[in-house]
Amino acid sequence: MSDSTKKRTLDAFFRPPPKKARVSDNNDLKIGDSSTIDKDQSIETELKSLPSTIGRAINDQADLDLLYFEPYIPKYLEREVFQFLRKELFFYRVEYKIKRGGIETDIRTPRYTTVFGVDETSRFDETGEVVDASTGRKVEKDKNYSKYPPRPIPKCLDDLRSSTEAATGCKFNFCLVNYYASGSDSISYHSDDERFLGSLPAIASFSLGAKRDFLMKHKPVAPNDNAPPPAETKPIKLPLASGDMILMRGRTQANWLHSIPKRTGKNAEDGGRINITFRRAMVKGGTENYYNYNVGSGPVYKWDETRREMRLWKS
DNA sequence: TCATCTCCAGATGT
DNA sequence: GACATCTGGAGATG
Repeated sequence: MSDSTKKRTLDAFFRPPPKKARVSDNNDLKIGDSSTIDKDQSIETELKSLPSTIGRAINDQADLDLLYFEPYIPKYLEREVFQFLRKELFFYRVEYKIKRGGIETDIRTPRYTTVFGVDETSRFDETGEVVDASTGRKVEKDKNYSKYPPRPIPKCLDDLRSSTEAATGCKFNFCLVNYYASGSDSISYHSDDERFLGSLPAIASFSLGAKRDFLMKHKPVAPNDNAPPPAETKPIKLPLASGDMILMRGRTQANWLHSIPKRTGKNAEDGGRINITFRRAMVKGGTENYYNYNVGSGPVYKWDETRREMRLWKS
């Protein structure tokens, strides 16, 4: 492979390529046995025409409001986007120590993470500098931005963000990316109900790569003598496939928990899954929080195509 | 400064 | 193997 597209940057991914770089001489862009159409031209066109299906509402339980696109990114594009993102993004694996019964244990957060974006009080100017959203003046030395300078959302992810805004009517300024390398990577039950997202936050969650189960259950409800007992709710299991998108909105985050549980046995080595979430942080504290917990100060990892695993990145 | 709450990975139980 | 529940240190909160 010696063509120019091999050197394409993350930002250039969905940009129209030079006219002469065609799929027929570009191994990177060949996808299985798909048709002979010019992928380079169609990628941008297709991205603008996403989603490829209409969303199905799942709102038949208390406090639950989901919109499920199966898929959002079409079959012929999904693999290519997965491989491209895994290859190009730098990932982090947040590490910390805890003491258990007096014994210090190293915890490696069981997934690779990264994050882009800045909260609603700021934006990026043309050069990528953080400026005040209303005055346009450069934001300097804010404690919330000093530890981890906010980074603009890369072009291809930002195009997906725009598409998602158009499809959902929601606004997003943050993009979190997780990579679950195998069935032993996971995330425990939690809600994305951080205060800095405001009340009733909408979060769009994309799946690429391996199919993984997405579990949801209602938060426990404290008994209340003055109120009638809450309606029964039943847990949900969605086997999220590559290209799928699930929008969680309304009272969902305030009342439901979700997780990606570990998987063993024949499902353990699944080839890896990328999760992209778009959110909207309202205040500067949200920016600091997201960079702190998704970038951190630990080592940097990058996908090694030869070894087919994440490797420590040495600059 | 202290008490309480929340978070979440890992251990344990079914 | 799947998954619910328990545990407990750390950081946030008031």
